[in-house]
Amino acid sequence: MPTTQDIKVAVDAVVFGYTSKEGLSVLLIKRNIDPFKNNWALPGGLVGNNESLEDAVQRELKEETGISINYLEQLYSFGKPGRDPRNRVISITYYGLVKPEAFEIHAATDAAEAAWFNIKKIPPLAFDHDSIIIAAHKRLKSKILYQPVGFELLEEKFPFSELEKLYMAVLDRDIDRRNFKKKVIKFGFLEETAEKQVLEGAGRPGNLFSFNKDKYFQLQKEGINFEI
Amino acid sequence: MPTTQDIKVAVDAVVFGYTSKEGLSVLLIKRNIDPFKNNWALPGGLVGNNESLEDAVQRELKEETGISINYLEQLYSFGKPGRDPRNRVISITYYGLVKPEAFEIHAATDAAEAAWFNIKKIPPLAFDHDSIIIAAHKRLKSKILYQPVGFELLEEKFPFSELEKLYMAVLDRDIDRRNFKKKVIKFGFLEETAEKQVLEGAGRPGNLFSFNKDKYFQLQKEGINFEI
DNA sequence: TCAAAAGTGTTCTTCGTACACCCATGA
DNA sequence: TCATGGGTGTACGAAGAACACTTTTGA
Repeated sequence: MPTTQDIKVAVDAVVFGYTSKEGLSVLLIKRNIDPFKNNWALPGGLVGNNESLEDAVQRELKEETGISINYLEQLYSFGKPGRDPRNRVISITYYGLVKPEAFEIHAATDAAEAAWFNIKKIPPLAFDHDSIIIAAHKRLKSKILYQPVGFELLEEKFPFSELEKLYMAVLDRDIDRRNFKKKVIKFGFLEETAEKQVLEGAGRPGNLFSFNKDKYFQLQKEGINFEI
Repeated sequence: MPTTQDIKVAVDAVVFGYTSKEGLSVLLIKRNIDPFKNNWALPGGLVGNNESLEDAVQRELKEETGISINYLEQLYSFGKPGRDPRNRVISITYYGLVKPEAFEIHAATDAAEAAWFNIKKIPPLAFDHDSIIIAAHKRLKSKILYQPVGFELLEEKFPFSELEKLYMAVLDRDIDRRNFKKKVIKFGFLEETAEKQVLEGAGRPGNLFSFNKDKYFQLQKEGINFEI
């Protein structure tokens, strides 16, 4: 190269959460510094000189939103010149999944505010962050069909209908209840507990399920075919 | 961050080529500078300040090996501290596919030498480049099952058996000739030409096929299910 | 007793898989 | 005429898709 390289490296994270009430949601922060001050954006920031990319994501998430996540996967690296109006910044993006407990968030030091937004109601975002969310959603949609990642989004014990609704929310289409259950049960990573759902409202309470982690991680490695 | 960021950004490319004689092969260069001087490595190098990542890949490939490619896709970004023994370097890796014509390569200015290596006979490589090749091969294996990328690796017109052999080489397993053909034909992106294969050796010459680019690109977008 | 949600089984169709014989060509 | 590789069809089984009635609970 003729001149010295002057490029910054950042990480950004698309964190998905799910509850049947809120639907599939994404964690955003409101920026309190320029550029795009007061715009909503993905949590993220520059990578430290001796920090791995994953560590940088976890650190930024902690600083900006107070949460930590147990499922994190690299998505894509965005590097077009001009995507940051001031410097050349390459963003290595990740997507993460959190359980409903983590819906409790606290705006922390680096961000004026942090909040969850339903995937269908994302506000205008800073930089090219809207296209990053689209890419992450697309990845999640395809991933959920061949790996049982959906369970990273549910509580330890859940009624079967929660899993159905999650799949319908992620895939954004209807699924036949009976065929879905048959298919999922056949994989064998679900265990039926003796407990029953505690209702809010009418209807027959469903049995609660949890998952067999050994089988689950094995299938996560092997890949499943989950063409619902 | 407390200190100024000091991280370099590089791109590296895993370029796959295929002929039935050579099998599935990867393009490598022999480094003529330290670190890892005289080791084989993936073509690649630092990204220019005003250059897109894809442009940087194409430029490095041109400089180091003399080839240009028409299929290029981002693979993964490797950023662990210490993967380059001297500086912190983050490598954004790509994989590319070239047609057999491009097997003609010329070692160019930046590299002492460039050569194709069969995927099963890769020499010891500089940096973490062997794991990058493994990741690229894995990606190609899965990609070829749901998108018709295989055709980027064949000539314009080819006998059907070339496609079979390509799939067998990429997936590293046997495929039933008859079932494979039935399935591929059903997708409708293949056109049978009036021409016949010119033989080297005995055997009945096969009809040559080409592909219908409209159908092909449509399926490439939609994705296919190609579980052979 | 009604409304809401959960539990379950059968039939039909589609797709995948296994498999073997004949044909065209060069040596 | 033999060896090599190309061309094709059928039968079986597995898996997916469509689909409706009964049960449990709260109001």
